Amino acid sequence: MTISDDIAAMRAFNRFYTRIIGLLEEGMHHSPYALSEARVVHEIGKRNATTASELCEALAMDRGQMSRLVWRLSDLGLLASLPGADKRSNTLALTPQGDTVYSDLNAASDTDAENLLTPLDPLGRIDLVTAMRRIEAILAGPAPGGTLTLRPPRIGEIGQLIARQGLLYHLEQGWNREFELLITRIYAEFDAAPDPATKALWVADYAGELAGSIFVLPAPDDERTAQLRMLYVEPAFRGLGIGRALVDEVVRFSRAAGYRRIILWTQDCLAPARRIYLGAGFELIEEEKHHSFGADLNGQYWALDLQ
Amino acid sequence: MTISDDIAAMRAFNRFYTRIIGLLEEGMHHSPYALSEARVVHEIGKRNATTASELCEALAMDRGQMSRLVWRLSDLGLLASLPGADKRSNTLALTPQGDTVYSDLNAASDTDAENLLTPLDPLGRIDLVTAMRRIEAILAGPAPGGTLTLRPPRIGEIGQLIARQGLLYHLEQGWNREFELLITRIYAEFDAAPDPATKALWVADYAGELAGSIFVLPAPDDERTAQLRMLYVEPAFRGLGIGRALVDEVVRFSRAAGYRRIILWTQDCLAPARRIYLGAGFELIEEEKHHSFGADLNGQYWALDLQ
DNA sequence: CCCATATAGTTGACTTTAACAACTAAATAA
DNA sequence: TTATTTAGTTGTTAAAGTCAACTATATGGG
Repeated sequence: MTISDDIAAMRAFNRFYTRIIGLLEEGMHHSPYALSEARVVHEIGKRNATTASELCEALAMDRGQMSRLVWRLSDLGLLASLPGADKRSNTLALTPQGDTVYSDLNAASDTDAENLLTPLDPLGRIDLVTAMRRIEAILAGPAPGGTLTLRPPRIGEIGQLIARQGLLYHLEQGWNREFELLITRIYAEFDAAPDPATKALWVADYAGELAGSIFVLPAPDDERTAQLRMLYVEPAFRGLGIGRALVDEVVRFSRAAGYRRIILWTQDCLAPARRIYLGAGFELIEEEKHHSFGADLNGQYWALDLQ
Repeated sequence: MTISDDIAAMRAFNRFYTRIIGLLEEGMHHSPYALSEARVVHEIGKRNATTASELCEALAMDRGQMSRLVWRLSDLGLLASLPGADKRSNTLALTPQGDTVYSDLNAASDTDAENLLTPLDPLGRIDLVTAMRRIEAILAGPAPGGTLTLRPPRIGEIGQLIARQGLLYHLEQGWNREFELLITRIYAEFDAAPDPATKALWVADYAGELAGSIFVLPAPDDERTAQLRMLYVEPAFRGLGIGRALVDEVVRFSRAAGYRRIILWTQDCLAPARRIYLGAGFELIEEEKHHSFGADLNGQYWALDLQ
């Protein structure tokens, strides 16, 4: 996949989706209001109260056009403009009548969207919505105010964790399929490990997107020692403290579960992870060169004593 | 996820992507041609030769408007209209000058798309393009003329197979996480199985989308017997003969690898799979009730003797 | 405090797009 | 043959979009 393939794919999608958006604006066309009027009513309704320039910004419209639209909608009785704190601008809000129109427009748009969704099977719907959210997340970047939740994995997410890390470390570190095989086995082992009270896996959910993961289980041959494994954070969600939150959660859980010590194995080429372990109080115990995943690596054992 | 959540997510994406499309039309705005003219030139260029009514259909434009656009572009020397076989219509094609304009417009659009893509990391680009193709595939349905390729898995795809089947059988059969755990182990075992000449895994690639999968490896305790496992076809790609193609490939491979017999285990609730096995000559050997994955199941052993 | 500059909104002039309807000519089906 | 469709043209009108000039207010240095 070169960048020009990506460009071609993106442009193909734009052409395709332009038509879909056309379909979804059908409902608006059947309302007694013009498309631009409907868009303005919708935007004000969504924001509750706003100003004309905010609308211009949000809808990418000309100021002059917006001015006339606001007047027309005021004449129709759909919106009221009160003088704002800033005397240059007016605060715009929908009248009760405007609220009704807003609801009607919403209902029409919902119907249009529903018409596209109903022919799909449940998996198709999930896939569609997931893909849409993914595109938004990628193009808009992670919303700064998003909520981070650490939660158990949902069905299908173990496979996703394997897929994402296999691909990620292949791209970032050049590791081959040997690594994907290894982690498939590691996740299978985790799931098969006996006592649910001494093991746990968390998925980092940032604003609804899978942003990272980690798990902990008893070390082989030593049930007083916990083993932290498979810490990873999606590139798009790095720098938000998600890795740190995951490690902290493991430490908290391990303490509560009665472990005396946490150990982990990592590679020295994974610098950001190392910084997180250091920050959480882990100490480097041992290093060992090895050849794995098609690369020459420097494996590191880290440990944290829990008092 | 109820349908109204899906509707809300879809409408949020539409609003979001409307703005992205706006950004991507920037380049066209900076050309000396109006947006509608540019779209017509682009469409003719893409199709090489066409008629006005085809353009109306493709671009969702009014016939009258199209008529005038064609005249204007002819006057500008960008396109030539030759009388077609049907004397009511003209065959429209770009002149050499029109071709130049077409290239320029394409270059401008490419630049716009590139500006959105370059800030992304490689994984983000892959994810974006994957998500876009997924949306197209879901909303447009599988292209009838798509090519089916059976190929080895790429990096990250084993995880995807686990994720997809875990989710799919949860939705279709109500199976719980026990099943996802089982298949994680099964794929790990496959990868760990020794001789690459006696085992193989195929991904069904339909028009670039992952549409299904299957694998075969030696049966435990009997190296003359092959075990067919994990046949699955994505719901969106069913009815295209993909399941049959996968099973046929396994039979072909098993014969060539010197196996005497192929066995498989399935559940009687998976009716479409059973029909494929029957069609390929498999015979039901044994049935056995069991409780697995949170459901009461009727397991079936099937076998095919290879002469 | 004043002043240069920026911002919010209005208005006029103009172009482009969009939507409808009436029309001609050729093709097609009964 | 005739009625009906289909392809395209032309006229008319409304709406949308673009540009620039203008007023009123806000803001950030000196």
